Amino acid sequence: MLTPDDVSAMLRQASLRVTKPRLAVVAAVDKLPHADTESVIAAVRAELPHVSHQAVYDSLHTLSDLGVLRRIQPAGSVARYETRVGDNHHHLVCRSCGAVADADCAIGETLCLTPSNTHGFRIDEAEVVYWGLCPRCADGDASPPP
Amino acid sequence: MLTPDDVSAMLRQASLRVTKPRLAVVAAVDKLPHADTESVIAAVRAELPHVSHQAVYDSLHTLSDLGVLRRIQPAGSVARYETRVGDNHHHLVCRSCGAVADADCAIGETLCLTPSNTHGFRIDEAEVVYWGLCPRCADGDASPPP
DNA sequence: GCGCCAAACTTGACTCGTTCAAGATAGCGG
DNA sequence: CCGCTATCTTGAACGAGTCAAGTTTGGCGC
Repeated sequence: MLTPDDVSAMLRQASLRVTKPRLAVVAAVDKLPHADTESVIAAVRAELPHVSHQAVYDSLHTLSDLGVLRRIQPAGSVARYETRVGDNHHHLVCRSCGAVADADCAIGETLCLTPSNTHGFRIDEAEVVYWGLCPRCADGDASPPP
Repeated sequence: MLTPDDVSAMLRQASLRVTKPRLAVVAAVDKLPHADTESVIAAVRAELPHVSHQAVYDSLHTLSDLGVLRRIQPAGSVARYETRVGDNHHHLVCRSCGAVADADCAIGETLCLTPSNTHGFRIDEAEVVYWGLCPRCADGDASPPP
């Protein structure tokens, strides 16, 4: 759970300005985990009707770089954002409707970060995506995304 | 290693036609692992100068669906393709230049497929992306992609 | 071999998430 | 409270990928 004060402190510490659009973006993502940019824009405009899409895009980038938000983008999906950061959790993605759910790491953080052959890469993160069908799509097998 | 005969047999078995563009696309991806669509188009046109981009897009889709090719798409990257399929290997991706390398699974296929909480999802694949810096970008730290 | 016909291809326009650019606005240090 | 500049608004542009209409061609039956 992120309070506006937490976010303000992090922004200030990085010499970034504390603006209404930025706080509203964090609040929106916190309320709608895994939301895409369009949903974030809509949620932000519920509070601040005149915010431009560009301000939201910019805020999402800035906050992701800062580490306040995490950006995920499964193949074939638009960018999605969440406030759960730094806890090594992964994602379940539905092949049919694109729904995303959280999954805690089955193994250990260290093991996850150790492939058998690194080819000289300096690895800093292991991202896992579990592909499958969400409960709804697995049941009534024909639910194409609207 | 995939021969044109192997591919032809797979296509025929699926009641799909064996066409020059399709064979050329497989050959191109086999020669250029992790190539993006643009590179595949260029490689195919070295053999068949008049192939349209649409034919390549369509062939890549068809062959991926068939299981001849595998499509990967790390966040922030365009689609890339490879002929190594069905061997549960994963990928190292460079944050700086976007280079992709293969990494064999550190653990076991089964373990990889078992998150601690599935939220009711019916999982069929676990995809792992190791993010970091490739040897070149880790050395001379300033190599922005051109 | 010959001809049929649907799958596959060519051509060219189009979508839409995201980025770029120029000028207006508003945090925040002094 | 003032001024500087990061940030925001506005609006155009970009590009990977898709859609659609019409033409070509692989593979089957004869």
